[in-house]
Amino acid sequence: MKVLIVEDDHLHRSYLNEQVRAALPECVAVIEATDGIEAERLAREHSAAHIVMDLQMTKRNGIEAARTIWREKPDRRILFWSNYSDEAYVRGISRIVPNGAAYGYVLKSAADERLKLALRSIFIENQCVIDNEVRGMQQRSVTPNTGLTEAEYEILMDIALGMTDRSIAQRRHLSLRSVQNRLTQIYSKLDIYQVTGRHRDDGTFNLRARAVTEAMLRKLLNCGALERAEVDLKTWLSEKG
Amino acid sequence: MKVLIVEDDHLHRSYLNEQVRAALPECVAVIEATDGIEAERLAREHSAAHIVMDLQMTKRNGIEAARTIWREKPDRRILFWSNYSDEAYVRGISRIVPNGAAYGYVLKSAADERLKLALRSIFIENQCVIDNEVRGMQQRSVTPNTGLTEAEYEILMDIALGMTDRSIAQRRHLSLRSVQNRLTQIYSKLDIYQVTGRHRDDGTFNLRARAVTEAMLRKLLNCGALERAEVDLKTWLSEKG
DNA sequence: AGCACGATTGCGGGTTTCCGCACATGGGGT
DNA sequence: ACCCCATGTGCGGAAACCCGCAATCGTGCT
Repeated sequence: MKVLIVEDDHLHRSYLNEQVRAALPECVAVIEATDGIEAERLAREHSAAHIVMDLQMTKRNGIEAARTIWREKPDRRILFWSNYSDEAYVRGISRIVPNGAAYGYVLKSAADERLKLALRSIFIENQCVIDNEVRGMQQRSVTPNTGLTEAEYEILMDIALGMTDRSIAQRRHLSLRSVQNRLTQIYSKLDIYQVTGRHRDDGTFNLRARAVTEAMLRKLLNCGALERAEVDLKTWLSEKG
Repeated sequence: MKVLIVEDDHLHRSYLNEQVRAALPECVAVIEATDGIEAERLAREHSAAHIVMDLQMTKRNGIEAARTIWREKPDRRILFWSNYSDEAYVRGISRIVPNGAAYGYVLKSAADERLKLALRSIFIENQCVIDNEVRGMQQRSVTPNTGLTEAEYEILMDIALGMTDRSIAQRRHLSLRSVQNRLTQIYSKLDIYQVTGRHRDDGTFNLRARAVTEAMLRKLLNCGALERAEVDLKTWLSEKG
């Protein structure tokens, strides 16, 4: 068994190395990468290795790297090891994990023991391990009247990218009016109307811009998610011609 | 001498503790805080302690904490220890550092030696130490035709918060038209017009939303900056009545 | 089939955004 | 005093945004 560690922080990397060796004595080699690009390369070279990966790296973030890795080999086992359980991360991962693939999500604040357990569960038992805190988030994000549907989330990303209603309609194959309907739903779910506490819309906020801010503050969106969405948008733009 | 360490990551915190003790044998006590709120409280209790602080913490980020700490005692010495040298951080700090206060900015990727040197320079010599990479950023951000002026940056924050032109005008004591002028300047400095590569503005982008995205992607803005701006906005809204 | 309920779409119109044009203001320079 | 240039302002208009209203479509249930 081989393990590929992807983590840009030096301290965390050596800690991970240590933990992997301790938890998996059957592991014969530990490879290290310090950013997403290197990770993709090394994953190709060591196609049998299991992967432990940080989200949030400078050059190419963990989710992007995971996406290309899984695209090339959907049965790779990946353990995500992250500081936060932001909805942006959770949604980002759940939309790229291949059908039936084994993966894990452990927070960096977790105890050594939890990390070790997760390492063994995923890499040996081939079983998913999702941190409780992350699971809770996942639940909350699908409660009706509050959580955004996948379709709404998609549109939210589009306005976060700065697209006009018209181009969103074109991209998502909807009419202009439908896009605007989705927008008003997003506005109401994010409580954009009563941000000031007073009666609705006293004209201090531009709704679409405010929705993006609100989503950021709630960790529904973050910079990494924007970067990913941006590359998707670029490819769409280029194939649209 | 006492030192207060503010850092939410366990590994980094113990590393910092170790380095502080090694670099400053004259230090008689090391206090630790794991988030910005705790930091503000402990800083009040230990009013003589120097501070080493991470930016980017969950509960209250480093810049917010530093702001309140400096507001209460402008001659505190603070060493910021951060992963990145994003323009958002640099601008955020430079607008809160009191006149003549000693502070430092060291990247986490720096060698042990550099950190030790910075610790001694600031806490003993009372001398500013800014990482070269950060200095470079600072320079780039003031080059004309590219870097945003302070006034423009302010307006950029306002649209990132989702404010309308009108409310920005009111807040910044400008006419509607002046706000819009500033906006077009921001758009041109951020190259919003030729994002698609083709001729200007084919209608795929909403300029104000796109400017925010672009700023995020360029690390001119980040979530922490938004949070800070948001509390400022809230106080303005409430005192406006 | 018949019905219900939600999502989609078109229409109309009030508001906001974006910006070209023109004019006032307000310091440096010579 | 004079000019120059950068900034701030007003006007007007094309486009985009936001949304109430009403008709249509689609899917699932009985």
